[in-house]
Amino acid sequence: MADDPARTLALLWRVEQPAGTRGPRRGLVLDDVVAHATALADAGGADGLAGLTVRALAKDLGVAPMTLYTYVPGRDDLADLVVDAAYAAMARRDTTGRPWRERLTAVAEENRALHRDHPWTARVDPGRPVLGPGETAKYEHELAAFDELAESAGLDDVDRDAALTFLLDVTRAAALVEQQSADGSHGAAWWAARAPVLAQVLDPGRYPRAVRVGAAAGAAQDSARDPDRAWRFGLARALDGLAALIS
Amino acid sequence: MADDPARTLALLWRVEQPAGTRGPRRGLVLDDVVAHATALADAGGADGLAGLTVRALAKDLGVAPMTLYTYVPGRDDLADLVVDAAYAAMARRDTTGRPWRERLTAVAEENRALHRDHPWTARVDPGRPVLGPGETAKYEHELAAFDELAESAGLDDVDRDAALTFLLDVTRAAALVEQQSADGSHGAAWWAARAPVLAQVLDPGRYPRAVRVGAAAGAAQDSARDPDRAWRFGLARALDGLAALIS
DNA sequence: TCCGTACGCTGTACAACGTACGCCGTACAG
DNA sequence: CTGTACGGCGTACGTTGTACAGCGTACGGA
Repeated sequence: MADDPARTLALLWRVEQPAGTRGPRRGLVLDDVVAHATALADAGGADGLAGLTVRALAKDLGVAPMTLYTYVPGRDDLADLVVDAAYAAMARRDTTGRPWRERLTAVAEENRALHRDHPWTARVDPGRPVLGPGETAKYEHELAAFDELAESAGLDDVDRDAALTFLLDVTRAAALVEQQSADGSHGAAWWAARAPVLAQVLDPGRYPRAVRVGAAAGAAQDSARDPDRAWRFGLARALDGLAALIS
Repeated sequence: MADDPARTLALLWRVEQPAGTRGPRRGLVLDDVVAHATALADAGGADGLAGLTVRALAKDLGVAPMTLYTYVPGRDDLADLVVDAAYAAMARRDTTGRPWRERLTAVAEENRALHRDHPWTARVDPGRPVLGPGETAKYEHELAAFDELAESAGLDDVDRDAALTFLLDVTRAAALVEQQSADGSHGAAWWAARAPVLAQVLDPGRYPRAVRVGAAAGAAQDSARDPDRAWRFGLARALDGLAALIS
């Protein structure tokens, strides 16, 4: 692996190399590689990106593992490409002129859909920007949704970025909760396996709130009665928190 | 590995086994193993938990790698023990009787300190509860901080849990931002390596807000001029958002 | 006192993983 | 026609977690 940031960025932005014409024609196209990688990550569920394997992807493409290294410097760059492609493929509602709450809600819901379609997007390191065209387009679109709020509240650019980050953080966290309700990984069976020891060890006298609230929260999450209650709660809290910026 | 949840929980809560007295005495104590593992994770920086290796820990303890498996069923359980120990070791301010904003601020700051002392705690999967004594004590303590707010706002138990989750999510996200300002991983050198390609590819006409805001946010984060600006922003937004629950 | 046995410890080994290296064959440039 | 640049990939190495079986210890029962 080269570990060369410039190379990775060029790949993300599809900046073509001089590309000498010698040798055999390429058997694949980068976009196909990324598309298959995305499909593989989606099939892998929540830890899809982590489970995305060079060998598995190669087999999927009918090619030897090492062949992929003529398209991509290494596995990490592949992950970046997959993430950026997911960002690029997001549907983006044009809410120009609408009230800021509606605009921010649209942004949150677009990201919620992203996390639902590609569960692994909720687990990408938020501190490690990809800086690809997809992420940039997403960033531009989402910053635009803050135009009215930024003006009303007198937000400077740093605060505008912080406000967007805040909204996306809350959205991602809610999406994570939603996921484990959906995939049933914390369903009745999960709790049943732990109940005996917990019953022996969780003293309601010592942890009164934890036992009571934990049971209520677990039950609410398990029963899909109101699956997006946590979602609505987080979104409403975030919007109200931002609304307080308007003096 | 047994992958037995009951076994893991028993380990977390230190529920002793019958413990036959035959054979050689044990050369280690579980708490020592966990302590050394914590030190190793701390030394590993942000990806400390991921970088925590059975072999490295064994060498650290002066023991063969496989020996650790007589103390712990597998690496994942080790990670759970380390996380729960970090939770258990947190300082917890008693803010009983104080106004709810002060109580919630204390909770947020305690978690901020946790993420600062052990950067890897900001990267544990929030959807995968450990259910150990440390996490339980932390949960109880933090739920208690919501007593006044829950009463004033008429929160039921499910909402109280959601509100705590909300506050911790925001705290964790802010801690992540703070980390990469601190460790300089996104410092001038990081940007310098990417600047040439970005200059070639980031069209300010096409991405006006992204270029402008991104530059401002990047500069603000790079210069440690105001390192906890994002932190204060997120905390204030979260508290204001929760305050709106009080009709 | 002696031995069977339970149990702590560990050397070896295997299946994943990412990927460095070098060979092979292709197909264009001269 | 030939030299060479380049795509494809077989092999192999280092690193990960951990299954398994052997070794030696030290107690319980005779």
